[in-house]
Amino acid sequence: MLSTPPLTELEGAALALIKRETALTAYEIKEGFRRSPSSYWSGSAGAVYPMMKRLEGAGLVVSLDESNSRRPRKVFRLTNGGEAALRSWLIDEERAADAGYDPLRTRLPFLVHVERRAARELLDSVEARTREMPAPSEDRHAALVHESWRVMRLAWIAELKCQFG
Amino acid sequence: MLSTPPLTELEGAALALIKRETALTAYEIKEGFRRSPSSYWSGSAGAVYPMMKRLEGAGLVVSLDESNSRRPRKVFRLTNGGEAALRSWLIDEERAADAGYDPLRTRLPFLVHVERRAARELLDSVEARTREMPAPSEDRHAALVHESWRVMRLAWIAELKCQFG
DNA sequence: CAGAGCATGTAAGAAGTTACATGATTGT
DNA sequence: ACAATCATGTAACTTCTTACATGCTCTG
Repeated sequence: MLSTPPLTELEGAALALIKRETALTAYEIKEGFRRSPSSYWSGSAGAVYPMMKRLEGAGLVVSLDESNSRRPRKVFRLTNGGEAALRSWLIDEERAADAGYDPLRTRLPFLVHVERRAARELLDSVEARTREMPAPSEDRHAALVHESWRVMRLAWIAELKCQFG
Repeated sequence: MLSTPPLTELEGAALALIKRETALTAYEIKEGFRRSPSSYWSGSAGAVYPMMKRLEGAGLVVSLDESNSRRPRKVFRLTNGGEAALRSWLIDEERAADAGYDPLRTRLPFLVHVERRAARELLDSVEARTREMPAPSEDRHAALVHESWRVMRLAWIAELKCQFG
């Protein structure tokens, strides 16, 4: 059997959004990404529309035309193959354990190269911005995850401030 | 004055590596990325060599030929402009406060769609892999940051396991 | 009736990935 | 002698970004 390449993070996340809502338009998926507090999920049309075309071509989603009168509306649903691909993506241990990409963590080892005051100001600003970061509103699970993440993040920043203070 | 576009994360990190070691070859920079515990820093030649060419074209680094006998060796150093660009990148508050990209955090809100047992197994695996993750060896600061990050990460995972248990 | 949001997409260009090509040096 | 590592890059391809183009619908 032909093994399809594993889903990218963007593809997996798109399928997950569809799974949660049963059916979504490309626009709604795009907005879902755009609302995320991470700039990694930029939610650009030029990424999402071609991706949905790819996923449909791979047979992981099907589109249904729900246009009413003059307003276009094309919704995507998961196929059985899409459900299976989503599951594999969700429980992929190697991917889930990856340290990912963290702009603060990236900068920290190099902050010794700026004055102590500038480093402290950066940490203060990051702390304030993290506190102000809006939680996702559409989903209870997402909101809970975001809150527990924020709490851990703030504790880490507090510890870093001691080390750099 | 002409405002150059802000550095990408890869460019900023490359300049930071050079700053730490004073002078590095493209190969050494590439290996620095490849050794990182995050797959985000893939360290592919096809990304690093053209990037160094770009940075040299922008006047942020200069290259010096240190080839001995038959072995080629081209080292890069920061220019004054490179030092300034690095500093701006390091203390960029908006970038540093970004939530970045975290494969575990991305998946968590959707784990309700798999059986409880599979979700628990995923968290166990992520915990074990995080524990085994090797700390960066080349730099004391990087090792310290990595250790404090790991501690926070493991505490978060423990909390998540309670929520999902 | 104007502006924001919904909804579809495409085009040009930038940047990254994998894979290849070449050759010297070092360790076993 | 052989493999791993040092060291330089390039070529084809994929994917994402920014910006554009189009038009409907709702709210003030």
